[in-house]
Amino acid sequence: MFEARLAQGSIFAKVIEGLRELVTEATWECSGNGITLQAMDSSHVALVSLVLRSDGFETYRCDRNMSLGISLTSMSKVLKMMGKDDTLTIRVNDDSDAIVLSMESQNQEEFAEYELRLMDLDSEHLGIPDTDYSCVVKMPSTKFSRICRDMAILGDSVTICSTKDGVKFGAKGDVGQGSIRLNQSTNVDKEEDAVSIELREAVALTFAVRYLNMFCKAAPLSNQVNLSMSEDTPLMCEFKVGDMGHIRFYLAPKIEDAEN
Amino acid sequence: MFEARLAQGSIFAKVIEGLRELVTEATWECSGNGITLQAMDSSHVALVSLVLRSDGFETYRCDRNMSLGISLTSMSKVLKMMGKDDTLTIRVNDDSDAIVLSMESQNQEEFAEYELRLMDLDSEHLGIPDTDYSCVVKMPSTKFSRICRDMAILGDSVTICSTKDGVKFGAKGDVGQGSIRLNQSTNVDKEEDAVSIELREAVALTFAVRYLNMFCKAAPLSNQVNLSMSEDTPLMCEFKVGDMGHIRFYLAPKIEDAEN
DNA sequence: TCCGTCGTCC
DNA sequence: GGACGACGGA
Repeated sequence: MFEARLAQGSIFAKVIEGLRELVTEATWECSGNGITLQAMDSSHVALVSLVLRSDGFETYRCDRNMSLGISLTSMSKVLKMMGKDDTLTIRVNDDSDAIVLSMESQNQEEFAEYELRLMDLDSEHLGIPDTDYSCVVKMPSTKFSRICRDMAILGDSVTICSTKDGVKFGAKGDVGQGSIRLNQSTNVDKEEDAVSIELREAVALTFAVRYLNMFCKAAPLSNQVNLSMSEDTPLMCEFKVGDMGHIRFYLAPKIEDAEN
Repeated sequence: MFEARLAQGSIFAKVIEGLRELVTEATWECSGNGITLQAMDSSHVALVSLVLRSDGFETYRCDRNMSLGISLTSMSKVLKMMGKDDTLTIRVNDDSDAIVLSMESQNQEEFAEYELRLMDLDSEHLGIPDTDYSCVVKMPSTKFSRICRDMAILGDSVTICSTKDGVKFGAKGDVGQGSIRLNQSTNVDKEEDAVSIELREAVALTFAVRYLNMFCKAAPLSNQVNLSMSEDTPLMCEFKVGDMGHIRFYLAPKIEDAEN
């Protein structure tokens, strides 16, 4: 039997919202340590890795390891029915082919329970090498979302150039070209507004902005996003999930064209 | 001549919004007692009955009984032009084939008048038996709306089970199955948030959720909805219209399939 | 509150 | 297959 209870069910809903555009169905790996998920998007371009540690749940019980094939599309629909401050319990009974999501309103007067059929998915476990990145940019996730949205208006690709003083996002296309530069924050009024750069080596990498915009669906999970980069290595775009884990998105850089 | 004046014209607009999806045109019966309307939806599945008593109007005059065939679609369009706090006057002159809607702004500085052609409709007067229901559930109309919308995501039908302690709405379909249970309120902080159940006999009835969602278009009329049910009897779903009348929707339960 | 997408009806 | 209306998201 598997049962995990989260007082703030909305966190889980945000996780699903953060994943579902990139990955419509995926296999969840449940063990005593927590829940993990790894998947590539349907065109096998981007990769996502989710970790939710068991100690982040209010209660957590996992008698044996389980692989659960789940439609994130359906799960998202069910989670939309959750009240704003509901407590969420996720349960899989032994020998059941369904996952049960229970939601309790804070005043205990409302109780909803939804059952989703589990799916048989070919689960590709993906080895993600631990990389020592040349550069890690930390910035407000809302700012990153806005920049990616804006760059998408200009073109399909965004080039991220990072030096020790700042980071520049640039795009060009039919409408024109443009770039936005953020300097590393000096006075950190609010931690969450800070832009900080850890840099061993300057980088300049180009990415398909469409995928970055999908990654940004996870932005409501965290005030800050971490962008870790090295030349010729996939970008890692990380959002923390409270203090219980993270979502990490990976995207290989485009090979630079002659004209860039 | 017929003339009825309503200081709060928005109430009348809400009545029309509450009806127009189910019934696009209908015959209004005007008499000295007030206005009534009865109609079935186009597929003859659901029935609606409207009562607006004459004493609920600011002024009311009806020299002789009249049957007015009206396009609710057109009337809705006209009422959308009404200002938020306008006073509405409905008038039918003798020997006229039109109904005139006059709207005055509160400051008397704006005055609009629209004329709608009356229609010749075969008016079926429907006998609605007075039923002594086994169970009456009273709940916030917003909550009922949300539940019906959610249940529609899961499937075409919703099963309502009511016992003396609470009421449960359930649905099943492709995405999965689910249910939501409301307990009878114990401490009534706000009257309008209360869930209360008068029960002589427990009921479990299944309805086409599509129609319930149409009924919910009338929810803005009232904070509370009354669901009156008996086995093998049409549901009555009632919204009060201020203290001047009500809209009552009727819907026959589905015959239970073997699998339920 | 307005715009875009999806579903239903003609 | 096209048009209209409803619903959900930005």
